[in-house]
Amino acid sequence: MTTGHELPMALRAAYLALHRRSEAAFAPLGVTADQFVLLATLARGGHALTQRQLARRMASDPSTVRAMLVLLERRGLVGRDAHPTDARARTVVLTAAGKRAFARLWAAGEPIRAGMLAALTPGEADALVGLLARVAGALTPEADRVPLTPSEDDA
Amino acid sequence: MTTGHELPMALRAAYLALHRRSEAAFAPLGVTADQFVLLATLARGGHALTQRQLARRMASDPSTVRAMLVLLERRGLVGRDAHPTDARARTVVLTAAGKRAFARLWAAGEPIRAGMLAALTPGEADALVGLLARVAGALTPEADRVPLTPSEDDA
DNA sequence: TATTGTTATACTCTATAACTATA
DNA sequence: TATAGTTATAGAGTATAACAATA
Repeated sequence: MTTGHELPMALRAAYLALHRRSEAAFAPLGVTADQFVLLATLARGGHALTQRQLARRMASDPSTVRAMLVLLERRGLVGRDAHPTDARARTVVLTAAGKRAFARLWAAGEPIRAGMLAALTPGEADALVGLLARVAGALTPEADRVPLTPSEDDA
Repeated sequence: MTTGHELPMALRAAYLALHRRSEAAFAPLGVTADQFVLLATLARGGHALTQRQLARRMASDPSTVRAMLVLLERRGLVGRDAHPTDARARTVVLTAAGKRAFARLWAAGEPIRAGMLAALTPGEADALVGLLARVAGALTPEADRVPLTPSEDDA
């Protein structure tokens, strides 16, 4: 009876629910769910990232990322500096205001993360992350895959 | 070490991969991934649905669904008729052309569904659907939950 | 009064293609 | 030649609020 349609639909339903809750949680702070992901990627990147690296890690498009960066830069949350060795590239960093905003956003998102985990045992949460990664891998063309080790960023 | 961030990010990555592959698969047929979901909801609904019922089942907004319906109606894939008993409502149905288009779309999506299932054992696929449903339930406000039994559609 | 759907409106994300500058 | 980023452009989904018609 399972035609294979259930899995994509369940995935879609879960993601959309997450996305909507996130939009609602971050809206009072003037940030969208996708902008939060960008800021989080930057915050956890450690060092400054180029726009291309950022796009890869977010599984997004350089042109899309640029549009988002323009909005975030206008609000003073990110800055774009010249790359130290590559004059073509620009490095993206969180500003001081961006770091403060991200701290508030992280707190605002805590109930969502907690709510998701509360619906699962720790073992189930791990299993779910693993299964999702397998599915994502099966759906992602080799070339677009996000490297697990930062050293492969430029591939 | 798990702050709870991994799960939302894994969910996002898997959904985005699915969405992109779907867009690419359906684009030659002139339909977006979300439009496919609308058509699939209609195709599996059996009887005609009102726009509100459709929006609920797609976990979407009536206003959003209307915008999509306008596009699909212009292409002749769906029709909107007067509701038999409620003069306010309109029932949405697949036209003959819509049914033919959906058959082609379903075939075009087959490799995607198969690819997802191939990455999992049957037991894992079932488990994944179940876990996703639990997570979606935890993230969805009671009022917005999609009824499992069609009889509750008007709640 | 509440509900179905429409309209107007606005914003974000998405992505392609052509372009400049640099590697 | 290939790559990083910009620009122009377009489309799609999202959602809110005000509104008309009907229940």
